[in-house]
Amino acid sequence: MGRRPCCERKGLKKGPWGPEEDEILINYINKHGHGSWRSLPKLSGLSRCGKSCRLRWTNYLRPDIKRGPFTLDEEKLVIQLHAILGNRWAAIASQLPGRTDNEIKNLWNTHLKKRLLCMGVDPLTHEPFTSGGPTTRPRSSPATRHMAQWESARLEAEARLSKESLFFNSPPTSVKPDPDFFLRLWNSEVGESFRKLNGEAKADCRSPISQASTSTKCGSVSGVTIDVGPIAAGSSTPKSSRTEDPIMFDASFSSSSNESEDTSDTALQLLLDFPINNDMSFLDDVDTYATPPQC
DNA sequence: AAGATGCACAACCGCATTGTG
DNA sequence: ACACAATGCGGTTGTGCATCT
Repeated sequence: MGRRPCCERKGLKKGPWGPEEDEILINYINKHGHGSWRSLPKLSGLSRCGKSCRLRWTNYLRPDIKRGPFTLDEEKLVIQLHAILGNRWAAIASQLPGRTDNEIKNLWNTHLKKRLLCMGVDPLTHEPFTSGGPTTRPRSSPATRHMAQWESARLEAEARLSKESLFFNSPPTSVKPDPDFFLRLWNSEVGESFRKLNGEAKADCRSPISQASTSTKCGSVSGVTIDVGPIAAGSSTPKSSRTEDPIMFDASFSSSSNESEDTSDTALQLLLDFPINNDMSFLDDVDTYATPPQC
């Protein structure tokens, strides 16, 4: 199908939103709900395209958005989830209540990616660089090794699922490894235990970035509680109901999912194998790792 | 003081996916 | 089954501010 413009371009405003526009949008949505984004601008009197309105609302104006710097815990979670999910920002964001995919994407591109690079970790694969990699400073902490293990296991799981779905009953066209396998695992009881371990091990320090930008000392802000409870309970409200729902843990997964059993062993092993002290110390101790010139 | 540079983040663009008639 | 509309998503760009030279 051919490409369409998202909206009629004539006379539509672009660029940063002004406070008056924000107010109009908020008032309208509070009153009527957003309904059809495409018709919202006309109905509300805004000279914006619907897409722009949607973006402004979902990334900035929504009342449940948590503003302010990311906590250390959130950053850790983003890194861990990125190791599992890759650049699926929306899926990652669904695990961080109050954070938007855009925000997480920015965090990754401006901070976390660089930090991993500084550590000698490939931000794409989460594997330590080899001698021929972008840096000549391979550093294999338990955390990075574990990230690599996650990735390997994920690939292995995908491959196996693919094979198994072929083996069972699926026609070739429907063979599609479940990319959310690890996310479901993450949200499973096993994952919850894992997260608890993380939670116990954590200190309520803000991230080095946050500290740098706000001059706030460690401990000034208590650690955020990553509430993933509703996910397992099946009562989450993902911002997209149309895409795959990675955060809904399928109850059949832990007990009766044949096709997941083997891979879940591997994954379980990985979850349990994750350093108890949650060795992502590079996040806490950024000075230690920020020494290379390129950092 | 002024220009250069870097950084953070909001916003846009275009493709992908899903819904609907 | 198909075409089209609507929306979601990820990559990229633009802009404003802070810091450096």
